[in-house]
Formats: sequence, structure tokens, C-alpha cells
Amino acid sequence: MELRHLRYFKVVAEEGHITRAAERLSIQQPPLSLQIKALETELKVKLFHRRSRGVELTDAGAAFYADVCGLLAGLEEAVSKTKRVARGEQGNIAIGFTSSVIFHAATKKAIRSYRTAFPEIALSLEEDGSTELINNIAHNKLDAAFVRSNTSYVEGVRIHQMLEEPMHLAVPADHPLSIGSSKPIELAALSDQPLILYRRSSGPGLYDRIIAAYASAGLTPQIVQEAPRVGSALNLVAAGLGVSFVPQSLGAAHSEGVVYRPVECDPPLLAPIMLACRKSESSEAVKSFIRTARTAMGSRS
Amino acid sequence: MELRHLRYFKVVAEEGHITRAAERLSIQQPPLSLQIKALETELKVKLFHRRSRGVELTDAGAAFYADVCGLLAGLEEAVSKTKRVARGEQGNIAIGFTSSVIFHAATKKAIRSYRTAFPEIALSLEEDGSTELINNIAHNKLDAAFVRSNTSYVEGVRIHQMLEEPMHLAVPADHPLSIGSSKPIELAALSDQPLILYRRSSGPGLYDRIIAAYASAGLTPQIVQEAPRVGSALNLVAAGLGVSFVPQSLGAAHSEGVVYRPVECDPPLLAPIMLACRKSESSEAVKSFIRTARTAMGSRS
DNA sequence: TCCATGTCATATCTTTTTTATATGAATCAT
DNA sequence: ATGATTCATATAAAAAAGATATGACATGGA
Repeated sequence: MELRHLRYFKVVAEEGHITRAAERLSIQQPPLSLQIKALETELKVKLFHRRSRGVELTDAGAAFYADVCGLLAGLEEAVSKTKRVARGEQGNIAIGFTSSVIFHAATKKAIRSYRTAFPEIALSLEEDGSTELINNIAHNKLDAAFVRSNTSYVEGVRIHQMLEEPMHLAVPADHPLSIGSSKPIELAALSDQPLILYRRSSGPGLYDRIIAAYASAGLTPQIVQEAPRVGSALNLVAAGLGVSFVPQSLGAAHSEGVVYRPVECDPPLLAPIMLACRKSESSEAVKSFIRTARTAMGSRS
Repeated sequence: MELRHLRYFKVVAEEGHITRAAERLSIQQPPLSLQIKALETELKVKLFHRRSRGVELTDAGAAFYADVCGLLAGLEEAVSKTKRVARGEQGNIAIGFTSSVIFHAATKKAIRSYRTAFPEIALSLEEDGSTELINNIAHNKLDAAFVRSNTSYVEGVRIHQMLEEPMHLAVPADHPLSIGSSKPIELAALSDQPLILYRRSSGPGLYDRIIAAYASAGLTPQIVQEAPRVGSALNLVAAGLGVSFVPQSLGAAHSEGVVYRPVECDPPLLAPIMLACRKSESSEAVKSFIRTARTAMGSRS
């Protein structure tokens, strides 16, 4: 059976008349009769009563007609949907982010402007560590991810830097360093402070930058604890276990028992936000997401 | 576009490999490549990325694949449904009845046994006067109808008698004739009783039989009122406006203020139940309904 | 780096299928 | 009865699908 049979059948059913249907289909009557007969033979079902003044659907033919209309309409719908997806107007994409980037206004702005610009594309969001996110992109489980590292190079994944923000020092509210919180703190003042960092394995980016900053100031950090993610590091700070460095944007989120102070340091201690994506991305939807994000976040690279 | 394209596309999408897909389809690789390309050209959408180790769906291709699977499954479903309808196992039929026949146990039994025997066939039931029902059959708005007349002959409609039941006299409860209700009443005793009948135009069957019975007894009925249907005639009887004749089975339904008495009369005054249907019925579902009804109602004609 | 291998694309020929033309058979209306 | 209408059948022409042979291109191993 071919679509031709269904299309011909539909017109014949609507006209109740093979000759007129043939006209509407711009073919001659004999081939149309043959195609209808072939359809009946294949189904082993009589679809029309041959009357002297035309043809009339049998019960079975009427049932088939209803379904055929639906199928043909469904096909048209599928085709136009496919075209929309090809143009990048419809589809769905999966975006990942590390726990610390959602706090930054720019990532929220990026996602919001994409939703507005492409409302027909469903976004699914997933949180995980930088390493896992980048691996998921390589394995086609994610289309792009906001991360804080550019250190892990995975085959087929490219990482764009979107912006950098200063790192702030997070200190317990009752800690001596929390006094005069508006003035920057020099790194040297922290040499003997117990330091809380995040697990390097899931996000080496910030970890390495902090270690590097200590090193270039000629200091050795006293790491007392590794937290699985920034949020938990801040909880440990609030509990008084030590101090930590977090991206400035985190300050807005977690304030209970924690005081944030700018850090004086050369080169400045910065936390980047990067967008990881495939080196050769084929999906229009994903490409437009990357474009939107770069515009919204003011990335010029 | 033809179903072939969709079927081929589906297999290629599943295999991710044109050569293997061609094997599964029992054709050679070059024609399959051509058909896929033709499909892409017609849709003006690239459905596959050509990779060195095979092919891979594009976003648009993946969207199309999902829809194509649904459509092909839908087609199979439509075909098997059509076959079921052709075998008379599925479908829907429209049955009419006059207001007076549903009170008879035999019609309820007929409908019930049909529902049991063919649960997949939807029955739609409609009540109207005999004349209207029979016209509706001729105009294909109904498939069959239980009526009480065989007097109206409409082109293309055949009427089978299913059974006959005696007519009873309905008298007001406070009427002298209601005394001794178990004994039959002779027609002669009614010569000067005001008579209520139903409108002849919508159901000439019973009307004519009653008039004929009076005539053969040498009496002239004193018709005081015509009711639109049996139910309303009984209401008029209950109100004391006169007496009426109704099929025995009606006694079960309407008893408030009405007493029913058998009628002594030669030839006996009988109310038939007929089944009207098309002279040449083509639907298996309707044919099986007629068969079931005749069996359930004990018609031997 | 080069070659063997695997994979899709292209070219050409064969076969099948679809369509067109001509005509027949059946039914209905005048 | 006859002419018109409509579907069916027969046969010829055109189009399309499929087969075979081969090319182009990338990949992975020696």
C-alpha cells in the first residue's frame, strides 16, 4: 500500500464518483479504478459499493475513510513540524549548569531571553559538576552547559568564556575578619586561616585558580575541608569551620551567618562562567541557544 | 511522498546505516540511498548527517522519525479496524423505535442480546413515529427500526413482523368498566364510550387495526381526542377523558389511574411489533442485528 | 604515510508500476 | 428502446523503482 492509494481513496470517497474524483486528481478514470481495486484487493476488504450512478462507501470503507483522513492530516502536520525543527523554531534542548552559575543574574537572563525568543523550544535543565556536564555533552546527553572550568579538555567539546566575576571571601559572621566588611582583604591576611574548598574532581576550575592565587602571593593554603559544591562550602563557613572563596554572585543567595568581603590580589582572583558546547554543533536550536546566551551575557569572544 | 519513503526512512533511522537497512528491506543500497535523498529533497529538509561510519538523524530527522512511527502504526491500526468492520465485528448502527415498543420485553431482550453478542458495535437508539422512522431508513439515517405498522410502503424498505401481542383496553380507574378487571370486555360494550386514539399520521398501524375491529363488530368509534403517542393517550385516559386501546406490554409501564382489561373480539385485536430495514442491506453489522432480533423475538417468518 | 576497508554517492541498465487511450458492459432516464 | 452515464477491462506508453557496477571519501591499522 502506498500513500497514493490513500489519497485516491479519500477523493473517491468524498466525490462518491470515480470519474469526478479522477478529474479532481488530474488523472484518467481507468487508472483510478485500478488503484482503488488494488487497494481493495490488498486489504481484502470491499471499500465501495459500485452503483450505477457512482460509488458508495461500505461500512468498512467509511471506517477506513475516517482513519485515512486523520492519517493524511497527521502526515501533513508531521512534515510541517519537521520543517519547523529544521529551521530551529521548534524542538528541545538540554542545558546543564553547575550549582554555582545559576546564582549569577547573567545565566538567568540568558535562559529567559532564549525562552522568549524561541518559545516553541522546550528547555530541559540539569545540574551537575563541571566534569560530568562536559562528559555529558560529549556523550550527547546534553547540548550545552554553563561551567566554571576551562581546564578539562574533552574531545569534541569547545568551551567559550562568557564572563568573569570577582571572587569574594566568605567568612563566618562572628569571625574577626568579618569586621569592616566593605574594605577588600589582602590575600596575605589569610595565610593562617583554615580554608574550605570544593571537591576538585567535579569542578577543577575555581579550585585551581584559588590555589594559583595563593601560590603567586607566596602562600600555602591550609585546606581543612573539601565540600562537594559551593552551597555546602558556604554552610561549612557559616558553621565556623573556616573561610572560603566564592564567586561574587553567590553573595545574593546565601547570607545566613556568612559575611562576604572583596579580595585584594594580583592578578585579581576571578571566577569565570563558561559555556561548554560541541565543537561541531548541527542543531539549529542549540546554535541559536549559544548565540542568545553570548549576546545576553555580553560575551565578545 | 509515498509510504515507501516513510518505511525506508524508518528502517534507516533505526539502523543508522543505509547498507544494513537495505539488507533488512531486501533491496540494494543504491536505490535506498536514492529514496532517502528523494525524501529529503521533497521535504527540503536534511534528515540524516552522512557520517563515515553510517548515518545519523538530524534534529529534524529525529522529530520526523517520532511522527513517522506513529503514522505507520496508525495505518496498521486503521487497516485492522477496517477489516474488523468488514467482518461485522465492529462498527456502529442506528436503531429506531416507536414510543410503544420499548415497553415490550422482547425488544429490550433483542437489544440486550445484540450488545452481548457484538460488544464492539456501538448502538445508537432513536425514538420517533413509525412514519418518520421508516423514512429515516430510506434516507440512510437509520439502519433498522421497531415499529407497529406495516401499512406504509416506502421504496427500498422491507418490514418483518416479529411478534403480535393482544391489545388491552385502558379505562380510567374510577370508570364503571374498571370493575372486575380480570374478565375480558366485549367490544360491543364500548359502543358509546368516548375513545382516545393516537395520531394516525405518525403511526397508522394500530389506529387502523382498532378502526377495523370496530367496523367488523358493526360499531362506530366515538373518537374524542387524538394523542400524539401512546403515553399521552394513557395520560388522557387517566384524566378520565375516555378509554383507549394499548398493547398489553404497556400495562407494565403506566398504571397510575388506569386499569387494563383484555378485549373480547373476533378477529382478536392484536398489536404487532415489526422490524423495518432496508430491502438490500449491505452492512454486516446491520444484518447481524436483524438476525439477532429475529432470534431473540422468536420471529419465524 | 599508505593501503585496506567500510560506507555512501553516482551512473546506467532492467524491471515493475503507473498512467493514458480505446473500448466494452451495465444501469438508468427519457 | 435508446442514448447517456459510469465503472470495468485491454493494451500501449511513460515513469519510477530497483539492480549492478563503480566512484569518492573517510577511517583505522600496518
